[in-house]
Amino acid sequence: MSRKFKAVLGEFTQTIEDVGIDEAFLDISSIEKPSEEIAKEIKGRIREQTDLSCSIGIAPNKLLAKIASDLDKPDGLTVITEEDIEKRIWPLPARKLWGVGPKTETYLKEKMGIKTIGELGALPLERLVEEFGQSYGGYLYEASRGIDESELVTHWEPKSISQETTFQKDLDNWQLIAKNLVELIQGVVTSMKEGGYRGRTVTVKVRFTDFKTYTRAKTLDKFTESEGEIRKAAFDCLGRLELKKKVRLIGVRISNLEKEEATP
DNA sequence: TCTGGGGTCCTAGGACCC
DNA sequence: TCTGGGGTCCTAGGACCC
Repeated sequence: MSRKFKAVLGEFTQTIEDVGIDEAFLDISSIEKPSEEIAKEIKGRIREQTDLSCSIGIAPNKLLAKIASDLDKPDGLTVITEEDIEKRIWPLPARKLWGVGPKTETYLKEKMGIKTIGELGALPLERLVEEFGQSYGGYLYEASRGIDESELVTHWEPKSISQETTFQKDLDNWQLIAKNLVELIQGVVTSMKEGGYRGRTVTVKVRFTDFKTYTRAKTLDKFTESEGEIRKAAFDCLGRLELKKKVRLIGVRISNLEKEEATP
């Protein structure tokens, strides 16, 4: 989220969940004013400060607020209550649910004959768990009913730090691939140091010209921020991939992060 | 979006330990 | 030597989000 955007939202509440560059959840439940009035003020302030319009959804939870914000773009303001779920949420395509992407949409349609959120919600929990597993099946069961008890996440630490690059022209020159990998590692190490993180698992990702993507990972015994150690692990990973086809993308990720204790 | 980059979470299988 | 169950860690891939 940009600093300007953050500053404007901060005028209204401190309970803000940052969702990427241009989206956020605000908990305004403790503000006395009517929600719609607050939303109008937010829209006004954003326009003043950034000259941009925005769409706002107001609902009892994040799931519904997200859908609501999407219903009247651009420059919309949509309120959804529990009572609206049947009439306004159930007729929507299942794809509108957060977490339902193109793959699941196609599967629902072609394998199960399900197109709308309502049709999804008509399925028993057991069926969804059978099809999608405990975790995602359970999620779909609740989400299709508009149930979402999740809290706003106002602070979080990264789980991984990565960089990747797609070549303008697919490469088969190992030297050039290696050179790019070294540069990506330098970038990742810089970000790690800026954030005060050390990591233990190094993953190298390679996408070939046919778009097939492979990863190789190596977990070290100790947390490290050493560019040399990370480079060694990364090249070990790269060595385990057969570079027979032209390479379209290369990337490196450090995960298993640990925050360095602030030393005064 | 004939397909960019930085992330998260989940699953499944294998290794290893008790 | 074989048997068994459960837990944890690691790896690889995939779906999804903005």
